Amino acid sequence: MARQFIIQSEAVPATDGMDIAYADELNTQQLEAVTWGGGAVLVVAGAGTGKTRTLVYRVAYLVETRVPPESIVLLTFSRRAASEMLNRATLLLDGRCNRVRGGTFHAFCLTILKKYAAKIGFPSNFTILDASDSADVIDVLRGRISVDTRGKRFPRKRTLQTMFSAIRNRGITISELVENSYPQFLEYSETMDRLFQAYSSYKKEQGLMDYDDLLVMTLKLFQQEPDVLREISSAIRHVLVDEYQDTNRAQALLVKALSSVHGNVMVVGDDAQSIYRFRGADLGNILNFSDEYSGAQVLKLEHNYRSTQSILDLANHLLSTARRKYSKDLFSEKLKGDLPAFVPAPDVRFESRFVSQMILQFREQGIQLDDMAVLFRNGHNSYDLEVELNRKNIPFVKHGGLKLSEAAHIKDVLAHLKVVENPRDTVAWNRILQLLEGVGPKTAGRIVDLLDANTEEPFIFNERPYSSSYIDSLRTLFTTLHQIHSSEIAPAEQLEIILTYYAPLLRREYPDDYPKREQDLEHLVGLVTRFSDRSSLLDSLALDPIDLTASMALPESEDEPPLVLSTIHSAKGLEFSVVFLIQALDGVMPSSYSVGSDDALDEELRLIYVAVTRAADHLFISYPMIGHRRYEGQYFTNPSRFLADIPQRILEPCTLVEADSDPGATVNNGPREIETGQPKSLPPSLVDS
DNA sequence: ACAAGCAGTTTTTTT
DNA sequence: AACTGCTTGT
Repeated sequence: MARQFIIQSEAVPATDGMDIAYADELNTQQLEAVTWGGGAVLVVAGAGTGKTRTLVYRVAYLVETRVPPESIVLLTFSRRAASEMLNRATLLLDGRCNRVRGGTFHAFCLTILKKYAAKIGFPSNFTILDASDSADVIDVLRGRISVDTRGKRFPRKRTLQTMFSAIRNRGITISELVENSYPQFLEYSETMDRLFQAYSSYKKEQGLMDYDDLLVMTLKLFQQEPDVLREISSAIRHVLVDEYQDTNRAQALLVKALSSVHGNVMVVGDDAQSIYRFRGADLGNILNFSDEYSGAQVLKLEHNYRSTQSILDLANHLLSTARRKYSKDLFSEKLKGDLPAFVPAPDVRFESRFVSQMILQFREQGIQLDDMAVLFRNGHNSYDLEVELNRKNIPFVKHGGLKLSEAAHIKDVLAHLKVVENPRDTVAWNRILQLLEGVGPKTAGRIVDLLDANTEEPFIFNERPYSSSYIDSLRTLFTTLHQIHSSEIAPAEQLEIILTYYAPLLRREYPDDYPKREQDLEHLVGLVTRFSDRSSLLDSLALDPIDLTASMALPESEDEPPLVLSTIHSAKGLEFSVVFLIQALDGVMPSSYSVGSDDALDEELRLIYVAVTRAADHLFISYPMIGHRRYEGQYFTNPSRFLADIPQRILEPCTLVEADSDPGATVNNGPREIETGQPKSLPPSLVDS
């Protein structure tokens, strides 16, 4: 008879003796989630119901119940959410949560892959391709595979990259994707399949991983090497996942794998806030959670602590118009508050003046700039406003939209660093070679092939059958790379060497706007000083692209925290006292790309829902009545179809009038005063243009 | 054969 | 602002 061992079940410790008074600081539902014993739990948390707070307290609670911090994994979707959550947890238990592991799925997978790359046939210094890098690779391979493009249009490289990413995130085949989403490319289905195969093998040969590989290769590692999975997952006692509604198939499988030993999974999410369908987010993950994890519990948080009831009324109304019904009815105990205002402006200039003027008024009332946000659908929707804010000396930061590290000149400079780091990085080689005068795609490819044979001393210039037209610049390039390679200096200094070399190339390539780009490069040097080694710098930049902020902090306002401008996507999870949602136009919100599909339209509606629920006290939704397109001139716009027919008792229509005695736009909405302060005279600069 | 320059089109959202 | 396709120049 085998002996039996009985493991004592750990009594759930009362929270009395703990450092944090959980019962006082949390409501009943939150407390239940925070002190949950174990197993699989789904917490369905509406907007503003203290989702982050609950997760943070959960981490603290686990640590206080003597769960080793390093055995807790906290996965989030975005980098911002990850750092905010870890910071808050750290504050709560002064340092004891420091060793909690976590971050974005991609970053977490990267640390695993760095360690075990060899097991799946990759070098440990593999290069991470960002979206445009992989588009470039695909483009090069398209040339090699001799695509017959004489017929109809072949998809652009960026579209191909998006498609290749979609099939891997969703676990479907090219032809399935083409049939469902890209019927116009049906005849190229087979060609694209070949191209996809070529892309996959090229990455493997060259030691390259794109964003999707980070997830998929980790899964592959787990499948191929059960020992590795066992080693990793037995070191994990709790897996916590934020924003679960935005996870894709691969991420759900990762969660499952990581929790396979202890089975303690807490996922938190809100099906009404799923806004990453385009990236493969699978609502099925959250909707079918209890099927996937049998016996899973579902907890709900519905008490909203953020917004006034007026704002929630609008949010609830929006959800009620969705095709898919959401089981959500948020309630608040805050005062009713002002009705959200719906403000048509004559044109985009008026819209910008209105928003910036209101911001100044709220600031006079004592609301801090960083407690106000302007939200929009697309990164470029705020260009006009940015000009206006600069003119009024209102400091701001912008999140979302173009990333600094995606700008061509930044990529050029970083490619030099990448080549030094990994001389086999043919993507980076191609990029820097094509900067040379007289070198195009073909010549660059040929030079790269010649280099391959000589990886011992990669930056010694050997005489080869190079054409005299570019041999001098090639030699200079090698000298520069060799100089960086052979000296042990900090990344910032390496960057300086590259910048000296790159300066004339930049001026030749961008004669029109090189000064602006030089500023960006200086900005980059400032950011790089934080890093002491090149490898972590490159990894970090690849996974955490720097926001291209237009703020450039004005000296006199440096001490004032800036106003927030953000795409709706980047604002997820944040809250502000005052929110302006601008450019609420049909064709923008919903995007004109979504009108063909009901599911896509629903997502656009959820996007507006997310924007609206960011606001705590005041909400203004505006749009210009006249727009302008290049060469077509001005045209009449339509407001967002989701907002046009909302009853006036929920969303109040307002009008802007130009004040007679005062050269500025003011709000005149009949019975209700939108703002308590009187419109003040505007700076003279408003009068012109 | 290939690079460079020009004109016209196309552009979501993020790791 | 970047990509694609076309024309011109080396």
